[in-house]
Amino acid sequence: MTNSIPQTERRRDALSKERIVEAAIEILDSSGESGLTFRALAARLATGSGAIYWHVANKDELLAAATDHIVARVMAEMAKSPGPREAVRTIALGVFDAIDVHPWVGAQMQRAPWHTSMLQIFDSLGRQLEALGVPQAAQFDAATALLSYILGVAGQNASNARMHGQDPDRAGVLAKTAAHWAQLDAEEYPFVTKVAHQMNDHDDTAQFLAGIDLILAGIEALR
Amino acid sequence: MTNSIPQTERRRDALSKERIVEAAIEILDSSGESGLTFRALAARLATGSGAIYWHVANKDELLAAATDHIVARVMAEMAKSPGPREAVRTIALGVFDAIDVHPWVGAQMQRAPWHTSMLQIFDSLGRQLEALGVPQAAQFDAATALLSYILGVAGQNASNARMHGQDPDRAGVLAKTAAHWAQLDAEEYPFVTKVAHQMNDHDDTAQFLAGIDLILAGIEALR
DNA sequence: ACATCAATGGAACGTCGTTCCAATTACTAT
DNA sequence: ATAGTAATTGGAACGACGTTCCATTGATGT
Repeated sequence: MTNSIPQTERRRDALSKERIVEAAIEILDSSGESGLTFRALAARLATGSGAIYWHVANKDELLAAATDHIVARVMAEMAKSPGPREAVRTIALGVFDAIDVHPWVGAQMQRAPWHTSMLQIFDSLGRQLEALGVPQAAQFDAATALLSYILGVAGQNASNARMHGQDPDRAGVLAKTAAHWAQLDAEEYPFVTKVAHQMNDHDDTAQFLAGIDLILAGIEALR
Repeated sequence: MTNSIPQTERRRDALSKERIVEAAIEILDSSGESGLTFRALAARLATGSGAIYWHVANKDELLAAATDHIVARVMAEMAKSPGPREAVRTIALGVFDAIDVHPWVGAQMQRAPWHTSMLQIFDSLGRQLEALGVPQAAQFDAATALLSYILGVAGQNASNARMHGQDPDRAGVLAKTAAHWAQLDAEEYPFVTKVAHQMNDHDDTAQFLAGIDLILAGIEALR
């Protein structure tokens, strides 16, 4: 009943949770969330779905493991930053970039916000707040605000990817959205129509960091 | 082929998109997102799934319509607030409360972030930024940051509801989470273990508003 | 009265996550 | 070595889902 790895390998290409997770990530990256099915996974691994279930409890655990895999890599590559403010930006940017490459991670983060990989990010963010001079009582709220914002952007990226597949024409989609906004009734949507043009020449990453900076500015005002 | 409402009703309890959406909301509120199936909906409306599809294109449209229904009510009930700062808090709180009552709305907001109902919220937020004295160039980023934060919290509430059903013991869940955090390795999670106790006696709404205030403070620093 | 067509309800299809189980392969004790 | 036990495999089968299909109903306009 134990799930330990045997001393000698059963076959050269023996199944293992690691191999399954890697195959799952490949499918998720190439075919999106809807492409990951146990049938597709079994086909890629040249096995049956029953064999996969011996190593993985269910699809939720598989998605969680895949997310852990990506997040762990991101957090490991995180170089030490000079100051706490830069560190927060680096962490946030690392997560953002990872979600940019693997949009399904954003959806999964939303689905299990307090899972291990999220706790690591949460803790990393929180550690910097002390260094930033944030009062003890406010650190929890500040860290939660940062994480919620990151999760919000993550979810939006995921849903963008879900709708538009793998980016045939990112600028085109933006232009179409901007055009749609501009056509709206200016009485009903005065703000949206006004900022529609900004949707065209906007940089996702810069906009994300602008939000982080906004929250950081608010946090620093607490000091 | 047209979907217009006939002059005379076919039956007293004739189907209509409105009646279908209302039934869907009842199911979503009582049984959660996973409870809403076309079979359950057909049973509640005493009809077949084919009849429903004559009024509604697919499940996505049904969920979008249900979300619109809730959001429209929230935005309509929004009383005029004295100042722009209070107005932003009121809008955010209105959305938060709605998601608290209908957690599935949070998940749907994430799924279709640029749908009509989201645009309404986005526009309402943006309108207040002008009054707050935010520079034109920064209004787009500021409004997006607020919306992303709200969507982030919305998604988390939705996933909490998905995991813990309809609140048998909210305080108990919080206490269990706090206990779990406290037990983590303090070397690996210094921040989480430190703030674990704050998870116990924390108020969701207050924490949400604290995040809004943080972003508002950052926005006001732009002035 | 009849023809037309919006509207209905339920059977049927294909796909999914998951479970089940007979068959196979590796390990252990003798 | 060899038998016996346990780990591991692969694929069939199950139930539920979203969706499509279609024969039937009933109101409307002529």
